[in-house]
Amino acid sequence: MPDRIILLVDMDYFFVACEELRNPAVRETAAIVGADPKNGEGRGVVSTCNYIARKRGVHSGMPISSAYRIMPDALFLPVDMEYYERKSAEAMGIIKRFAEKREQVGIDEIYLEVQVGADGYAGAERLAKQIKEAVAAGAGLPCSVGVSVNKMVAKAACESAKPDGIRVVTEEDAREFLSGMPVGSLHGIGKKTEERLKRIGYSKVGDVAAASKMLLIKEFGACGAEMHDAANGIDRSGIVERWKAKSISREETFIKDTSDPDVVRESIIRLSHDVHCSAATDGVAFKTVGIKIRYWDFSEVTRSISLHYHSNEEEAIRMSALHLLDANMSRSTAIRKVGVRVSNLADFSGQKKIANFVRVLG
DNA sequence: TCTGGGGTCCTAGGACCC
DNA sequence: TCTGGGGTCCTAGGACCC
Repeated sequence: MPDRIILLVDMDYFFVACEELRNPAVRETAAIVGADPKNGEGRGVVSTCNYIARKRGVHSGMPISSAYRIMPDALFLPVDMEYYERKSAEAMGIIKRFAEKREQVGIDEIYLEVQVGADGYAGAERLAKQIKEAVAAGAGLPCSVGVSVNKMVAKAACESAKPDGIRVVTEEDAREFLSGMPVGSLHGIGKKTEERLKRIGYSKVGDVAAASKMLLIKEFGACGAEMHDAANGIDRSGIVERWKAKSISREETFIKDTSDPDVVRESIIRLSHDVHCSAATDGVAFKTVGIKIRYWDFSEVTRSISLHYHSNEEEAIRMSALHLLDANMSRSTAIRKVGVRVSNLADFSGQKKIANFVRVLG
């Protein structure tokens, strides 16, 4: 019996659940939160949809135009991030009262590490019930909870509990629990890796668990070792309580692909401004400025440049980003999206202005 | 089917310094 | 004239996650 147990609390269909709160009619119909479908011409994707839409094959990440083709009559709602962030803060505030060690991941997930007494998993399961009830009563939102020895298994347990459920997987049961799942359901194994694993004959988590660790390391490097551990229910990563951003970025997809330098430059200037606002709010200075260009065919380039010193000035972002754009934009290739990012961040905690800190490109 | 936005981590080569 | 090893930083790209 472990002395510590991990709970993963994951909000169910979070964005749509928030929309239901302010408009109960949403509950009765197929609802999709995401980009504007524009009668099937819209760019962008589905952020979240409710279970009525999921039954018809709509899912997160699906092109909004495809969702529209499947269900033109569904209720399409725009993403109202500020509202969801408020609801998230409410729910997370309630959940955090149940444990001292916790790690929030994104807007709708949080890991808790709890000390349990002699009643072990039974105690953790009772706690999970209390959490669900408190979140439902206090924030009006449904969630699911996975309970296990580590984050990775708790995550898989939570997935299998959805929606509105609790699933406990003990240390002894972890391997068995995971073994029948497709390899792609392991955290960290995406489409590409799943394909590669399939090609060498591993399609179930159990296949990877039984494979030679050396072979996986040879094939996938450091990921191979992690993959083998994960498949065997082992995850040594702990709860990371205080999390600091390592980069800040903003991106914009154009309504129509463009090769007009003015349009692209204006966008870069706007994005530079937004990135600067965000950095200023967080009280961080940056040393590296980068841009991303996605062309019409989805090919992408990233370019970055490091300043000699950390800076907190908008001008440093704008000048660097425009410089990188000018050096890399070809007038003949249509651009779909551009982005601006700062990284190599350092705290400057707001007390002093970083004057004379910058000297950007001549 | 036709693909958003905001992040993280890993790899790998090259520059540069001691 | 030929040839070390280690450490750190920079840059670019890829995979992945929510």
